[in-house]
Amino acid sequence: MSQYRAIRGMVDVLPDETPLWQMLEQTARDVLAAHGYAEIRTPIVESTELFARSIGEVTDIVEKEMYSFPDRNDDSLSLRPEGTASTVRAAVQHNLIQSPQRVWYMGPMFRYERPQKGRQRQFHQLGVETFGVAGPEQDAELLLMCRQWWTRLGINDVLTLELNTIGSPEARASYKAALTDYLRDHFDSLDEDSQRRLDTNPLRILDSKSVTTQAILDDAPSMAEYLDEESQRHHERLCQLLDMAGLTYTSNPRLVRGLDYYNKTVFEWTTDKLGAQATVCGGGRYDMMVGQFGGKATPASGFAAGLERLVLLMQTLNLDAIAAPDLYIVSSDENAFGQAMLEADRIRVEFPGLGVVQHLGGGSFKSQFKRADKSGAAWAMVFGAEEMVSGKVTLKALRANEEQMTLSREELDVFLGQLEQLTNEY
RNA sequence: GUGGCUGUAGCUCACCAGGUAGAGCACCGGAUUGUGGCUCCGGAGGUAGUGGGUUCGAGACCCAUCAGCCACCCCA
Repeated sequence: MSQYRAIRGMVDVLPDETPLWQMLEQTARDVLAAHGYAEIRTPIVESTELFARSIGEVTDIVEKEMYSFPDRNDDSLSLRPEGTASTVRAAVQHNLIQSPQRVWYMGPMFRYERPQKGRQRQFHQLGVETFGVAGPEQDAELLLMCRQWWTRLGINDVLTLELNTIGSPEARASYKAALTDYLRDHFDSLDEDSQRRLDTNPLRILDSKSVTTQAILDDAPSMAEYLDEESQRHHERLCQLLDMAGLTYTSNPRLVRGLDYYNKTVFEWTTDKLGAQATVCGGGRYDMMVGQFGGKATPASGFAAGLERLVLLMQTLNLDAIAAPDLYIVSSDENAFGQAMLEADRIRVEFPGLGVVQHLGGGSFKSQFKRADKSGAAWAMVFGAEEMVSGKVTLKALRANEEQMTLSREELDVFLGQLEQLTNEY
């Protein structure tokens, strides 16, 4: 047991797992690039007020989950609990919003919560934010893009899209009042958490897990009755676009997102394979936020995906990625090692697509070959006494059942060229 | 923040009215000395999460603490 451990809720991603992470991230970058989205990088620390204003003063995130601290000026700073606020701040600060923008970011977020499966205190999100398009076609594009990512990752089949609209701020306010009135009449029958939320965030009661509370909700006024006409049209058009694209979704009128800034479209991608933390990606529209941040009123829409949860999901589906070199070079003595090093160096220049690992630390051929096998390399390349004399090199297939061969340098280059082409076909 | 379960070698686990620890896998080495994967043999590795307490004696019992897991809560 080592003297130091990682801070609670903050985990090390070990070399075994990083290939899967890199695959996940690279796939995301590919999909985003294919849709014309550009990366934005913002600081991990912002003023506490920025998050409080955007996420909502009475949300759990702001009330008790932020890593906040005074800096040396006594200004209150916080580690970002999510990425939208920072992105909007940057977009306003640098005037990115004068024309439509499509941006994404990927990185760590921090929330002081009790850790459990799929929930950590430092976790990673891929966030996507778009500015300047008010219509539902922007929401549809985001959702289609998600689906492409899921498909490339091989997890599309185990994800469900839940969709709802929460209307305009005004519609929501009057609905909130109606719901609160109704629930107040049933106050004593509500579960404890919901009683508390009645004052703080009544809409959150809608997705309470309490059975009795849900029963009470069955007769509660519904959001749909209070929806403004524009939100309704927006929602209908979005559904139409999704239908057209063959993107199936579940309408969930009780889906309410936990952050205060949403309006109209809200959605979550969920899975039943991850236990209680079922949401893998969530987002929606937040048309008021840019204006609140002092920018010109600009519609906006986006989502955030939890990378740990996606990794977990892929692992439970036995989807994996491995990083193995193409060539593992072994050598018999100091002289051969030197030659091998130069050759490895040359190969990496001339065949940059190949992964070349040279054995370090000496040892018998036997132990070197063991290493070669464990590295997962496709081929072992041998520099021994014989090769030193002949000027050739020996190649042994470690995965395929092929006979070992000894090649001249010219033959070697032809071979490596073919190997490089083969590995690039993936 | 609340509740339940758990904490023994790198990993998965076992033993034991309480008498100072074992297995499998992994790791290292070897099986007539230039070749891995299979098999066989050998080896290294643990102050039993940490700190107290009960006891002649505790990994086993009690308390605290830390961490993990599961659920609530919350959300990605």
